[in-house]
Amino acid sequence: MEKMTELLKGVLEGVVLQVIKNKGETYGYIITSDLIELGFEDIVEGTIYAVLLRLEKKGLVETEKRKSDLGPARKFYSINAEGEKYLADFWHKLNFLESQLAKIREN
Amino acid sequence: MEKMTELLKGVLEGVVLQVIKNKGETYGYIITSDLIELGFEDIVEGTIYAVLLRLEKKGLVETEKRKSDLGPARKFYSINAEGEKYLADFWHKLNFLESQLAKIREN
DNA sequence: TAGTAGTACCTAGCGATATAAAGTACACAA
DNA sequence: TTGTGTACTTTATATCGCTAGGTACTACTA
Repeated sequence: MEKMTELLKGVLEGVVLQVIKNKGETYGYIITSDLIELGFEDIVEGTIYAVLLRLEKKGLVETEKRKSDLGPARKFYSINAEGEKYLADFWHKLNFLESQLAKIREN
Repeated sequence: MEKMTELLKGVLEGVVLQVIKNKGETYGYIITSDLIELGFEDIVEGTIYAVLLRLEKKGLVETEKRKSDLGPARKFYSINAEGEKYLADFWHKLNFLESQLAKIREN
């Protein structure tokens, strides 16, 4: 699927946060490869790291750096209470948007 | 629904084009009020006109100015063959995105 | 006849976001 | 010591929707 980029705007934060929640704890490199595998083929590393920094700045996740034995230290992310609130709101808005879109499409 | 603005990014072009298609022929002022009525409450006139100019510049619509007897001239828009292609592609991408989002949400 | 409301369109500047492109840093094998 | 894979970060750029105006035409009203 080429050039989803505009559609991804505004969705990516919620997506990444949900992935973090699903995994319990994970880090950028894994999230990136997971999303690519999931079908978001042209997502770029830099984009995910930017999203992660944003989530952190907004206080929606907790972070912890841990050494790895096969590369540089990993920065692990987990969702917090604020993040849960954000996620619930995100899916609520998305549901609403999807229903509006369906209405318009069906005339 | 407050602050859908980020979610709307990339969606609005398709939405407006679909509305034009549904109506056969329509103009900015009507599209704006239709969308507001449809639930996109905080959509702004200026945004819609910007989208319309973009659609025109991309060659996805035909336009025609006609005088009105209760205000300034109206600029009517109708979809063309390119626009139909764009729309089909838009819905296809959106369907894909929605299914991916559903997958992620359900773990 | 001046003022106001309703209709209708357009634009400049701003902030948020995703991408492109590059760099940094570490471990290990050839 | 060079390359490969892992892992994170940053800078610059384009797009998009919003803010906040402005212009212009018609009809009604004070």
